[in-house]
Amino acid sequence: MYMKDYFEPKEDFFEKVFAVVALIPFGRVTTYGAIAEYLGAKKSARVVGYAMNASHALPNKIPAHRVVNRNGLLTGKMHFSYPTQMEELLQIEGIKVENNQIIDFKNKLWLPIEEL
DNA sequence: AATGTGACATACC
DNA sequence: TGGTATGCCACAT
Repeated sequence: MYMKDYFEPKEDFFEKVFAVVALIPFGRVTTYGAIAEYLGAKKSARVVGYAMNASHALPNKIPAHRVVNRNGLLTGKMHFSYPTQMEELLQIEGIKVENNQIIDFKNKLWLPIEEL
């Protein structure tokens, strides 16, 4: 390992985020903060959202709809091709949404830091 | 190189 | 309780 890596733990942070998101199981969801924490950058939750934004331009798409904020709120719905798409994708997976809020969020939550 | 930008999270009224 | 303020930092420009 180069010293550079030691002092600069980031390196393709987006790529790491994409990799984790790709592992979220069907019918489960996780949060921006959980992903950031798993990557050892607990304070970079915002950047995870920023990465999701960029994920739409990705050639190989990832399940960005399975990432919500820590309250189970669909804060990113505006960034899909149309506003209700995120909710629709979740409903397809058996996740109920009401007023942008995931029902039974606690039981749908999947934490990479615990399950990987 | 410097500055601006949030799909967040927390802390404090 | 809800609403504002504030710290945060990888990336874009």
